[in-house]
Amino acid sequence: MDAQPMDSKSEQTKALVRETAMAMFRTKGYAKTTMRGIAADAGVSLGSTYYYYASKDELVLELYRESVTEQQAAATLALADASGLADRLKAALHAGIDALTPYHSFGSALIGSALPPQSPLNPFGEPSREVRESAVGIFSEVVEGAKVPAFLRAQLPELLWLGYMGVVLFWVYDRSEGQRRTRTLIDGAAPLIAKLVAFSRLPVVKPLVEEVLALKAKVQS
Amino acid sequence: MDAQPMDSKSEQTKALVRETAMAMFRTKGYAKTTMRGIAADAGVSLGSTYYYYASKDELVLELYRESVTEQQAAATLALADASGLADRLKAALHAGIDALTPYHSFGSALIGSALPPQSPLNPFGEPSREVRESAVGIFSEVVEGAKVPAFLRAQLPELLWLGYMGVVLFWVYDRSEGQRRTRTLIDGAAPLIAKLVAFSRLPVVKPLVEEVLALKAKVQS
DNA sequence: TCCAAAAGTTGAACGTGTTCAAAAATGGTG
DNA sequence: CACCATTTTTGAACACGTTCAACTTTTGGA
Repeated sequence: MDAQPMDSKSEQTKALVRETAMAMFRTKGYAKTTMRGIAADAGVSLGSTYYYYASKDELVLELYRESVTEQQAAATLALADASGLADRLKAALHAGIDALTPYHSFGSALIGSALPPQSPLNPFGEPSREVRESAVGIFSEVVEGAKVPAFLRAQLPELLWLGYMGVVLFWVYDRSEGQRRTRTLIDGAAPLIAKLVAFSRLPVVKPLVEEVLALKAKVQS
Repeated sequence: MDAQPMDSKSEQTKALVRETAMAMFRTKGYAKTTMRGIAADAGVSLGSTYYYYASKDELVLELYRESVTEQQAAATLALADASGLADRLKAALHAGIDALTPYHSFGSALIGSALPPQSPLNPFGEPSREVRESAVGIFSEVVEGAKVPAFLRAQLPELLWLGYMGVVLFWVYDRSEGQRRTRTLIDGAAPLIAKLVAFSRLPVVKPLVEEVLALKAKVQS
């Protein structure tokens, strides 16, 4: 009689496993969260957790999804009152890192699972395409509100996302308190990139940028 | 009565384990090479392999070392008859990827072990400092034989090495036949970087490059 | 030559992620 | 209700990397 589609029993169990795992990941980190631990905490058998999630990594992918959603929300919010490419880029990058911060302790372990090409977590792979496209979408928002030469406009969001991936990699390695160095990097790199974009119309720079775009297209095929 | 310093028995065993492991890594890949397999093939017990190598990763580090040595040799050779920054850079990068090629099949799995910050394989970490410094040395060679503005000269090798790490990351993901796309990237990026270096004296570009250098210094501390 | 300390060797044992055949619960059909 | 196919659940079992206490061999000085 519910208007809402009632979760089937099995969907409830799946959600229970997922939430238990998320909580455990957040409190104990990646390595100390074991499949047996998740099963025990969720009150189901080890086999059942594997019935719903084929691997530990697939559970981490859920965490990844959640974090990207948070990143998007935070970035959209921050973009509302930021104008100019430098500031907008800075806002988006800081928002992204903000959303990631709770996971820094086990981001280290995570990256081992996230980077192998065939991993479902691999940011460049097929399984995470949807998530990746939303992430690129954030940088489309960044670009939309800023002055960007036309010949660069279409490609820029993807390039910025790639740069963001670099920032995330840096962040994972960043052992300074509160990841201060990553913040420094963002604050320094954002205006630099903005300047580069602004200069990209100038006669000396434009051919260079065009070559970069051509190379990007060529390398992708 | 040997003039050569005779290997002690234990050094021989260590070498035996190492060579067995290297062969096994090369033929079966990372994942299918097990510590038990190495021990069996080498004719020693499982415990003994752990007496000489504290972990599987430490054995992979040996492979890493070997490959860097090969890279250096190949690069030095290739640099002998290459002049101009673009060509020299191209030569060094291709030589590096050449040396890496036999490992592409399990480079994928490798990266999972290599990137976590605390891993001995992490290219930015302390355990691999020596190896890293030789690698940066290759790019010092590249720079020495080319015309580079003075204000950039000291920092450039490290920046190029960083770029090379990016190329390696790209190569790991590169699923095209014979990693064609990586070769395309090298051929396209090398002249671009050379141009950028050449232009770095010009009034518009110089402040940008100087800012990049300043940011690099700031971020590293 | 002897013996204690050091170096080297061993295989059982632990905890892990993952697999799987079998058992149990569920849902629809006659 | 009775029957059967499908979905869900279970825990034992596997292979793995790693640890460790016990054992054996080598070393070097008295």
